[in-house]
Amino acid sequence: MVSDVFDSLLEKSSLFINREVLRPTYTPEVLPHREKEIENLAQIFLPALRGEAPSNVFIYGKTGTGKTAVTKYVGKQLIKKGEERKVNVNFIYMNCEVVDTHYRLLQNIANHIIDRWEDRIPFTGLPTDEVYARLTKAMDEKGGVTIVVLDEIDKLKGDEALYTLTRINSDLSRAKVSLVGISNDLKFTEFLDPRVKSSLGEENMVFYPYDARQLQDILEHRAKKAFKPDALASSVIPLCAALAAQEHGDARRALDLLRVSAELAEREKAAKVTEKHVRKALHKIELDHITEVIKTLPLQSKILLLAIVREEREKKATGLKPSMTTGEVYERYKQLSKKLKIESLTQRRIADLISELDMLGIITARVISKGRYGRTREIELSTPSSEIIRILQDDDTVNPLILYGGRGQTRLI
DNA sequence: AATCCACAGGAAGATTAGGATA
DNA sequence: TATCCTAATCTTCCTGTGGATT
Repeated sequence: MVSDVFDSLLEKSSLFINREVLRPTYTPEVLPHREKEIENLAQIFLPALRGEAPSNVFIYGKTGTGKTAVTKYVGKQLIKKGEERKVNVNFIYMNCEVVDTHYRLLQNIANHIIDRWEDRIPFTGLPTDEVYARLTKAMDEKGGVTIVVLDEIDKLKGDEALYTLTRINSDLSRAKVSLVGISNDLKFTEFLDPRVKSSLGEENMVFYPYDARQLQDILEHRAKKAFKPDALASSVIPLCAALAAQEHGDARRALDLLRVSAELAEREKAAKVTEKHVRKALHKIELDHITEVIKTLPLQSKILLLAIVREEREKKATGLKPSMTTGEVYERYKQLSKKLKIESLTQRRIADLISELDMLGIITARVISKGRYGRTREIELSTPSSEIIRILQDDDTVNPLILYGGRGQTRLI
């Protein structure tokens, strides 16, 4: 019986009551240690309920300090109140890491406003000012106050987009737009067009990182909803809080850590989540992140990565330091792409891809000077090569570079 | 002190892909 | 269909440079 498999799994008493509470997408109804910020922001949004445009706001703070949660929370309440009082209030949340160009920003806002599917704006093809024209038209048809939240606003390319948005009110007759900029880069506004800067910074808010004590409160709060009583060993929450506090007081990290710890414990059929599970979870989260990144790498970067792996293995075999230069990697890369019969990129381009891999944390590449023998980057893997191979084995295009020798022989690189 | 390697990394333009419009 | 957009990717050409060697 197939269903038996699930029956036994379902029967087994779970540690969780509701694990959704621990996910980053969940907006809690109580945000401990952020009461002041909530009130502050609500105060700023208040005019929207009278049909007036609130001031633009700029919010700073590191990741996981509750910027997004607070904004979304207040936004939710605002919409609720707006419905109660029959005031036309719109609240649009957008993450600029995903929507990072002038065009796409306008396109996305417009598509939030536009209801009819056939009027939606395509992701490419139109001139940007045409998108802008359609957006203003749609907004005026709808009317009311629209609050646009631009999360991770520093990821936006070029400040033209922001300039357009800060000016949009002068092109609208019936509708009004207010902006909320969220950034974790404190220096972000320094490089901004002064006009945008003054317009966007009508109000400023700063979110400071949580300390270990506050993180503990947050975790305890959520744990009450997420877990059955006594599911956690008493040291688990303090440990999660302490580990996350080390990493700049990031609440999201703390919650992830707690959730994954519990999931591991559950899989082990442990009666309680213990410190051991937390340690394991810490490792797993890191690995999962890297796995995901490597899997979704573009083809050329995968080949490049394998070139680095291969070079490293060779160096190790000869008893040398496992670090290499751009030139060496490039030669290896050309060799591999030739084997795959794939056009190889120029060294300039590869240099950029190396920087990307560095930023993703898969390798470390720092500029060094070898004096007479030139200036280059010293490249090293920061992920075990065995992991990289394991991940890329599943990639049909590049796995001929890993498995060769044929006849099911699995010789690795 | 001067030289010069092996690149770093900026600028600008070309190419490709996807889509709109007449 | 031809012609026009834009974004993303990649190439070409370029100037700049830290420090071991001369």
